[in-house]
Amino acid sequence: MTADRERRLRADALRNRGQILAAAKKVFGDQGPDVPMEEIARQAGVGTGTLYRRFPDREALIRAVAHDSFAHVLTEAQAAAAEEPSAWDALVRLLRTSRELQLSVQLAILSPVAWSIIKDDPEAVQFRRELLATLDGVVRAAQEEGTLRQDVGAGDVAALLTLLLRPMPTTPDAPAWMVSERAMALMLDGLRSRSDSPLPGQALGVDSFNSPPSPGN
Amino acid sequence: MTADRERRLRADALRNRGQILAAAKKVFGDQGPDVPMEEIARQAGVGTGTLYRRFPDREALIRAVAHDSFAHVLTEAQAAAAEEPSAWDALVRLLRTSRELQLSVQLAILSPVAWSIIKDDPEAVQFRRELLATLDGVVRAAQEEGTLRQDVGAGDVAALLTLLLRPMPTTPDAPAWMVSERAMALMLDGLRSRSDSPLPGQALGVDSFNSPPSPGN
Amino acid sequence: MTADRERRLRADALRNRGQILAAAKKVFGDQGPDVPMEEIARQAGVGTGTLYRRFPDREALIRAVAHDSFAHVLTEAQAAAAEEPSAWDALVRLLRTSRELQLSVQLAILSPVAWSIIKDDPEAVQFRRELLATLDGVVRAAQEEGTLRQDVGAGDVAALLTLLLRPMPTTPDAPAWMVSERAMALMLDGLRSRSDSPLPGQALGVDSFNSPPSPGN
Amino acid sequence: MTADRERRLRADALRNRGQILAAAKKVFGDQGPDVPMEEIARQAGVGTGTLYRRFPDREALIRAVAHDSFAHVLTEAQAAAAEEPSAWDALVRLLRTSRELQLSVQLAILSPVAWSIIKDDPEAVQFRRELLATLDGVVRAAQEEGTLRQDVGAGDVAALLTLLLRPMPTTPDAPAWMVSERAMALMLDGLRSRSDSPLPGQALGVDSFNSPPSPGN
DNA sequence: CATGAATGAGCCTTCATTCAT
DNA sequence: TATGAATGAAGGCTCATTCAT
Repeated sequence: MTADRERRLRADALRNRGQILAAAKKVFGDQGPDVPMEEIARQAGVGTGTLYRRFPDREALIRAVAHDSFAHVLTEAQAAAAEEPSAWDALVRLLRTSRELQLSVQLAILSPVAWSIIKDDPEAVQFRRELLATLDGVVRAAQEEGTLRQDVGAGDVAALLTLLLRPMPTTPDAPAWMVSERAMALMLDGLRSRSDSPLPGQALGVDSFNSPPSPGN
Repeated sequence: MTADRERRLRADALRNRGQILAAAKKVFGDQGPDVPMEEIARQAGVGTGTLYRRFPDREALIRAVAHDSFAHVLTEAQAAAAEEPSAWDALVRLLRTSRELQLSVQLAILSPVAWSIIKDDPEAVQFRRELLATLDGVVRAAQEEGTLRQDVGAGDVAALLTLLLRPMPTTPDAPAWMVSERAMALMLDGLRSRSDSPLPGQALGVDSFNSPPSPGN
Repeated sequence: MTADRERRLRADALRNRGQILAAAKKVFGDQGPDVPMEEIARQAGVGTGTLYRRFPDREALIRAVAHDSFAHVLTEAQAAAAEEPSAWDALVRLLRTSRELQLSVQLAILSPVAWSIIKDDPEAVQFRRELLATLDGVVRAAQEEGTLRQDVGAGDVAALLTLLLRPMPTTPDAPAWMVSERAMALMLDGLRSRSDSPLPGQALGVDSFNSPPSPGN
Repeated sequence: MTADRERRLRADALRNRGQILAAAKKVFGDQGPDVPMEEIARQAGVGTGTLYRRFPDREALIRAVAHDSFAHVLTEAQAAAAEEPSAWDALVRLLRTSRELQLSVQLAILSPVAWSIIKDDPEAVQFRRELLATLDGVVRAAQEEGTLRQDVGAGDVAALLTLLLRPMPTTPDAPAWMVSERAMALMLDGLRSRSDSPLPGQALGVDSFNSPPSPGN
């Protein structure tokens, strides 16, 4: 009970926490990770004090948003690996999923500020490790079933995935989702095993990818 | 004498302007577009007063950096179209060029802040128009020469180009340039005309792309 | 039963009040009168709500701490006057007592903040009046018995007492108590009646001292 | 010249610095070291930005105020030692001087906050060392000339000096200066060599006093 | 004209106090 | 009633921009 108490937040506190996270995800996505904390608090419908009680400072909030998004991505990736009939289908779903998670992940990954906050976070590192492991499984399976070209590795796929996580050009004629849907299809065509133009260098494996995107380098 | 003086001053002023632009490009790239103006002034070796004499405010500076980078891209694109033996080669060079311009362009394009400043700028709009026109020429030519698949348009290529402009994961094993070199090769394989899996939707043409990347949407 | 209940609650409340006062005394002494209320509540082992139920605001708490300390001083002073064999001994004990009360009183008296809160408090004024009366009795008696020089008054003694209430330099070689013990001895030597160097001005009597120490003046 | 430039502030900047120091001295003395920085800036007639340009944070300002006050005390002490006809006169002047410096020094010494900032400051440590050396010279000389009792040391005198640096009770009848003038006279009488009541413990020498007042202990 | 000092608005964060549980 | 969550005003500090030197 005491233990519970330490962990469990009061009902309203929990609701607030959720609202804050949601607001932060949206606002970071819209305006970058430098938005005034007050803006986030307002959108969450709480006072700044509440925000700070829940997340001691901006970094903590950014970290929390990142964890949340990462967890979604990982869950989806594992579901894709488990549920799809073929490894190739799993790969497709994985890429598409990541595209759908765009908005929640993009800024946590893109901004140098956000990145420098996340990069040494143990949970984030762990997340990356697990995601790459899942990806590696799918990649090898797809290569065994003959659908994925042999000269790519989990690292290559992760790189493409990273690209798809980012914001896409929007136009009246072609909404963002269509643009990236097509870009994804092009990439998948490039990944198909019947391609006969070898890639430069070596396949990028899991290990070659364990340190993550470093903008500003 | 008066003429000399004016010329000398202009030379000074011009040198200052160049140093400031270079410093801004570097610093924006390293730390995002929110860096203190003083930091830029310091790296440029001038006082803040001088910086503000040359660029009335932060927006003006960001706009100038963007113009500068855009001009490079356009020049390169036109050179590629003119100089390469085949349209496909031009396309390859174009994509590779954009990758090389990554560092100078990325943040101006990625940050919501920077983007909201640039998006309605007439010169930037004009740049985009011209770049798309060049791209469109290369795309059509490549399709005529049979190297580029028929179901893509300049807009699709622009989307890929945009992706390649962004920062790439770096790792000890696989430096950023290798990662994006491979990603590019995959994309090119996807673009090759012998692909037989049709893309979803319609080819994205020049017009479907005239309003530019909108992060945070 | 109702009576029992009330009594039990009162007992609880009283215990809480005591814990809070003790914690406040300690924390004010350690960290000054600006410590967060929450810190005091924590050290008292209660919630902030309880603290505020007992003491409506910070001022009330400071006032309560001051009253408590003052009451101790007064009690001790009256005991000294009543119990010591000679007036001089009473004086000595009085000064020494005040030294012992140092830690609990010092900050309430020294900080401009605390002082401005206490200075117009009727109970504090009353305390001062009574203490000076006691002091005056001792001073006159000591002068009559020939041990205290004639040219001092209760006000002068009060001033010395005030000085001894304050924190003293500590060193490894000479702990605070030794330093102030010696300072006190020096002062007592100065107060002895056999001194032949007249003090400047007039003896400071009870009345000349009715408005209290004003730091920051 | 370049060296000069690094050191020398522009005329107005220097004036501002002085005004800020003066204002801080006054305001710290009046309201303690927690006054809003803005209050200090206002009294100095500058903007907060200017204050922060000159003193990077509150600590720096407190340190600067302390150094300034300390330097005055030391200068005065050395002048007293050099100029007065007898060592006893030097001692008297020293104590009186310190009383006059009360307002500027008191809070830097009394507040736990201020003290914790100053205590490890090398310049402050050095100041203390020099002041004690000066004091020690005067004490020994006075003992040799037979005016100062033998059983005291520089440490004892420093303790008295410290007491006199603190705020004194003020009353309409007896202004602060009179109260402390009389207290000082009493102390001096206690220090006179003809006293025949030995002090407890050993004389406090220079070394026993090298770590300074520690309030809240 | 270049410089860097001054300004003050704005954002981050803390904490006294109130109030729901 | 005790608790601790929520609030928002207040103060620290930074930095874009202006202006004196």
